[in-house]
Amino acid sequence: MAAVADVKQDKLLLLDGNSLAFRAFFALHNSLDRFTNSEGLHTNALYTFSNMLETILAAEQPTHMLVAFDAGKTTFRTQMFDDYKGNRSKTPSELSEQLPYFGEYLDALGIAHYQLVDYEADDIIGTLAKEAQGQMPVTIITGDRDLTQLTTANTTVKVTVKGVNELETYTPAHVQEKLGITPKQIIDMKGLMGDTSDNYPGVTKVGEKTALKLVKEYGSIETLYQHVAEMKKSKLKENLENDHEQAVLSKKLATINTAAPLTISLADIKRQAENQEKLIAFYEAMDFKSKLAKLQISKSTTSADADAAQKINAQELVAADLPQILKSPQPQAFEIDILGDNYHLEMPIGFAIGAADHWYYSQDLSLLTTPEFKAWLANRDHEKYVFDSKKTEVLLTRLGAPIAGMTFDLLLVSYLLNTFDNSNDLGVLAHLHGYQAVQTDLEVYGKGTKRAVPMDPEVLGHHLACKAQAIYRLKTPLLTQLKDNDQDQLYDEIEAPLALVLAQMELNGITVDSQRLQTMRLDFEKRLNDIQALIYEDAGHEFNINSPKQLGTVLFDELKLPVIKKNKTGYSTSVEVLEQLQGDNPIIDRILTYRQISKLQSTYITGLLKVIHPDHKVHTRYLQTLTQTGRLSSVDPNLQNIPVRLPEGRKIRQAFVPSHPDWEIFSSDYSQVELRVLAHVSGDANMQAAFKNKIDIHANTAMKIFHLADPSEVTPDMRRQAKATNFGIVYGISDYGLARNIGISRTQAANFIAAYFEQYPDVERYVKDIVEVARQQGYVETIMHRRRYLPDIHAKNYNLRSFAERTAMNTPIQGSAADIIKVAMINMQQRLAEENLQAKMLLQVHDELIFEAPATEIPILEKLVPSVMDSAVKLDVPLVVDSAHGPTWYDAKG
DNA sequence: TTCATCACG
DNA sequence: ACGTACGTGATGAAA
Repeated sequence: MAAVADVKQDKLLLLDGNSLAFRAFFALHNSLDRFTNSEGLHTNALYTFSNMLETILAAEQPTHMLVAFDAGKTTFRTQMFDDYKGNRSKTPSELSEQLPYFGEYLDALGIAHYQLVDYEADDIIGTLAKEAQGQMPVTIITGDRDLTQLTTANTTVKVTVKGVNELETYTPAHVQEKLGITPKQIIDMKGLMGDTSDNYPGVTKVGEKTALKLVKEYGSIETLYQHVAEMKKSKLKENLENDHEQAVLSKKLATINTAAPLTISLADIKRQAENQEKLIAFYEAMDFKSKLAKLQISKSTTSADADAAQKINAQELVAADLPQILKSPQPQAFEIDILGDNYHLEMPIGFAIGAADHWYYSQDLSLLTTPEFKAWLANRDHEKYVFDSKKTEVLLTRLGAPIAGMTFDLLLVSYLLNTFDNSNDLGVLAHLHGYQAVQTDLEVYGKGTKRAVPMDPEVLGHHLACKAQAIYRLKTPLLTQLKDNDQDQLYDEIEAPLALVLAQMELNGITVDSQRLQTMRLDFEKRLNDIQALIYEDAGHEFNINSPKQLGTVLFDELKLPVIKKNKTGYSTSVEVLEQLQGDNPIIDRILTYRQISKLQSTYITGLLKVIHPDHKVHTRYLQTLTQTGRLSSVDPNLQNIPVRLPEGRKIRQAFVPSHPDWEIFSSDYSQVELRVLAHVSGDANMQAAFKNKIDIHANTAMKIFHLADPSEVTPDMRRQAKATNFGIVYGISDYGLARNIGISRTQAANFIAAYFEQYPDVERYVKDIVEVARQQGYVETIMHRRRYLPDIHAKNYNLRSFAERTAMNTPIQGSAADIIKVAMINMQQRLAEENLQAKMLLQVHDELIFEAPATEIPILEKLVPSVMDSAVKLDVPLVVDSAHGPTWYDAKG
């Protein structure tokens, strides 16, 4: 079985078992209850660990491998220091009950695991990594940053960052770049700063910042103490002197022992072959159905075996079957697939239909346009259960066989239940809901350049049939959950009807004047050439201005401009940085202009020209099940980020025109909808009064935070800063963030916020309460009961937790605003039909709706659209809508 | 594929 | 002592 090792370069992979098991456990801490086997054993850590391991093995392909575990609570470190790891809370019983099974699992995979009395996993890893130096490259994977001290030219340490999916790779260079010290010096740093999680003290009042400074200056703790007497008198010096012993002890504790008395060596940890039987037994014992299924699928080499595993009663649909199937009054599941994402361009590759346990599939699209199938599709009394009603609607409309009566959409329901699992792959979602009898599209069609329709029509047919069956079988359980969550109205009255409205908007598209774009393209091309020549002159040579790397070299190495900010690949050359360099050198202004034009040219001129259809229109796709807040997003092309703020870019909008002569573009937008939602949900009387009395909300805020007595004292700049503060509140403010955004000191920002909360006390109460709500129930809700789960609200990691807290504040606001405009869109479409108007709703840009209409209908829209929008929902404050119109989108902006 | 950058609300 | 605004998508460069 050593054959594998012979053909491949040797490579050692060392895993920190305890640390990864902890990570794995807490990654799915929230769904603890969903992961238990038939005997009540929790399996979440095992499951996540298994997923991690699969990813890691695929990526690393080691020839030698070991997973190291801690042996017990006492080690040589606890002998040195009683309280080592003394404040660690007890391992949760739900995790410790899983630990014994890790070994069993690794055995089945043919991977070595090891623990050693009196030593920690770190020491085992350190010792083996040392043994491997000069023999083979080593990769260490852990959740514990302390192991980065083992980094060498031969040893890479990868540390889990976000949850378990992302790894940060530490090489000596990366350590140097991040901390400014060598890997070996990490123990000196730890010695000085101590470690709260391992509970050793370090030197009083010395944290990471100070520790790093000292290590950079002196090199090591030992040298530092040789020179401590020479330091000038300070609190720091005093603390260093007092805590000398502690520092030395802490350094010892932080040092990984690379000479542990192991009873194994490299030769013992070659990877062995998987033991399929053991693996199956393990998956069965743990109830890992999806992993079992995958094993079966990967085992079966012929399609016949795969079909047998799927156990579905499916057959190819022939015309003669149609009357029999379509006459049934029972609801049918209907699934139609394309290979890619763009259902406006691609043709379907096949479809499936059926109910209960009779399934039919076909690649013959002409069946769909037979009179009987068309009649069945168009009849809303024949209920259809689908996955992605918008896609289905667009595809069938394009085929000339419009569909009605889609009463269940698995994709939409799944998204409403949990925005986090927002895959568009039916198989993935079905698995998440515990339904295994269907493969993912990725598995059947492949990905990237290998993506293709399966050669065997039966394989495709069965996959389609399995998908239809999954839709059918998941309907009842998911609708029950929806009802339990009090989200059935959100689905029935908002998302389901909205999908059809969006389908019409997408199908309609918006006309683009490509002549206009071509003219702009030539103009931009000339200007880019001119500026480019000047920039080359300034730099003294040619280079790629679009390359941040090359640009950084020119500005900071060659022209010696001051470095303002760095990022992980080198110098930052972002707008913020360049603006601070303005005046230093004429090249800066030229680069800023070049950047601006080149952005417009690539993304909005050539980018847009590429996606114009033969009907002279662009047909975006609105993603209805993507965002975490309930907003839509727009792709292919994105029509929600067409330039508007700068005059130059704004002209792009002149290319968006009506599809008929004598028509106009009409646009209406909500004024400050998010702040109004905040006034509503917080119940703040002052903020509500401002909106009810039509007071300029930003000026109102300015008066308070600048302590002014009269509105006339508010300067435009004060208003600008107040506006930023209002936004800050909506985003889940911090003084630092506000300070950075409007360029004031952090203390001043803190004062603004304090004054803000004084003026709007119930807003302060709201932000506090909503975070508490998130902690208590694990999710937050919008006014229409849209949910966002926030598992990180309990995270130990400050960053993750803070982020969750900010989103807890922001999501109900942004999400409720999204709810409101969605209701408005549904009502709007309805009213346009009722009033027999030719006007078409074309676009939604979060708080605005864009239409095209005959010029004669503009006066009607000017009344109708705002009235529909401002009455979409009833809030405690009025909703205000502004409108504008003109011959192009550019002109339809107030 | 990932990163940096920049367009929008 | 931490490291910070919320939500998106497209592009070109570089790996």
